[in-house]
Parts: sequence; structure tokens; C-alpha cells
Amino acid sequence: MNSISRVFKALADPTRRQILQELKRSEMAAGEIGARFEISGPSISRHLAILKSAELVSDRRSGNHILYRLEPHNLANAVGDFLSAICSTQVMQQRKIRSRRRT
Amino acid sequence: MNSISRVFKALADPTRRQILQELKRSEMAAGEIGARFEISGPSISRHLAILKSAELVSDRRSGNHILYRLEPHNLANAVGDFLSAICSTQVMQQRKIRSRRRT
DNA sequence: GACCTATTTAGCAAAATAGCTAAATATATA
DNA sequence: TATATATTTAGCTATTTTGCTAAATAGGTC
Repeated sequence: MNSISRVFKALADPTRRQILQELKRSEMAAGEIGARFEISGPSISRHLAILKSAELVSDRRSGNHILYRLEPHNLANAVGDFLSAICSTQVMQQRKIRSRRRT
Repeated sequence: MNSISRVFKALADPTRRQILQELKRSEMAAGEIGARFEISGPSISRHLAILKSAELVSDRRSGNHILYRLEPHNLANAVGDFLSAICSTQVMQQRKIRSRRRT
């Protein structure tokens, strides 16, 4: 499976999208992430593995824990590239303008 | 299923992402789209229905044909909103700058 | 080394997805 | 109205995905 497919497959699951949200603020241990969801530890572990294989998160061991960190550039690049490949520059410009107005 | 879930589920399939690519240039009849893929007409029809329910395409009848059209604003808004919700403004800005340089 | 905690891997069941063919529907035309 | 074309719907099968529990692995501590 190629890179873009891995990214969009990873983003297709709502639990995984929410994991990315949780990681937005700071890196977190697998168990800490799991504690925020109803589903079992092993299930969270597999979601994390899928996000990692899509390179949307990275991990590092810290003592007894494994810390997961969001990789926002990879997310922004993969999704952003797809978006600009399909939506015309015009549409992308309009979006930027609208979101500036919103702010 | 909510709107954002429908969008990301729709984008998870490579055939559907390619259909969006094909529709980038102009609207096309279902059969014309199907002709560009190896898979059967009914399968293409279901992919189109999924894209439509995610509001990434719209359709209209024209005589004997049903023409499908890309809805780039909906795509850009759904995916763009998600991206800005997760990636910091910094990252988004860097992306814009990089893609300007590339151009 | 023995034990405790954190996490992943293995193996299984249920649900969702994507493909197919055949049949149904809708429009156009003779 | 009968027929032809375009597309969708129905019904089926194979594969993938997601969840679970139990077992394995890795590191920290007594």
C-alpha cells in the first residue's frame, strides 16, 4: 500500500482521528491515550500502529512507557498535497480568505 | 454517520479518490467515468453514491445520462477544517509558504 | 531472579467494504 | 407501445476492519 493510501485509510476511522486530536497538545503514553477511550488497550495499540505506519505519529520509549507524538507536518503534507491536486488554486485561496475572515 | 466521517470514509478508497481526480477537469456521465476503470458499472455506481452522500460530488440528469460533478468547496472545507483543527497554524503557514516556493 | 506495570502480538468473531452478476428503473427513440 | 441505452438496486461472496480476551514481551523495582 502506498503512502497516500495509508494516510487516508488511517484517517478513515473516527477513533484514530480523535487520537490525533488528543496528541495535538503534547505527546502521550499509549496507556494515557487509551484511558480517554472506551475501547480496550490492545485495540488502542493497534490504532496507534496504524497511525504510525501512516507516519502520522511517531513513538519513543521512555522507561516503562511508550510515548506517542503527532507528526503534524506529515499529516499536513499528505492531506494538503491531495487537496491541492484536486481542488483548484482558486478554491484553496477562497478557503484561506474565508478562514482569515472567521478568525 | 456524521458529515466528517462520511467524507473520510469516502476518501479512504483509492478508486473514489481517483474518481474525484477524473472529475477535476469537468463533469462526466457515470458511464464515462466507469470507462476509465477496470471495475464494473454497478461498482462505479456505488462509489459515486458514496461520494455523493459525502457531498463530494453532485449529480444531475441530462437526458439519458447522469452527470456527476466535483464539489471542490465541500472537499476543501471538510478536509481543511479537520487539518486546521489538528495541525497548528504554524504548520499550516509553513505548508503554504513551501508550496508557494515550489510554484 | 521474581514480580509488577505498560504495551504489543496472536487468535478469534462480528461487522463493514468492495467486488461481481442479474434484475429493475428511467429516459430516448423508432 | 416496443426497444435500446444508461444507470441504479438487489443479492451474493470474499476480504478487510475492528473489537475482544489471553498470552507474550520489555522495562523497572524489590
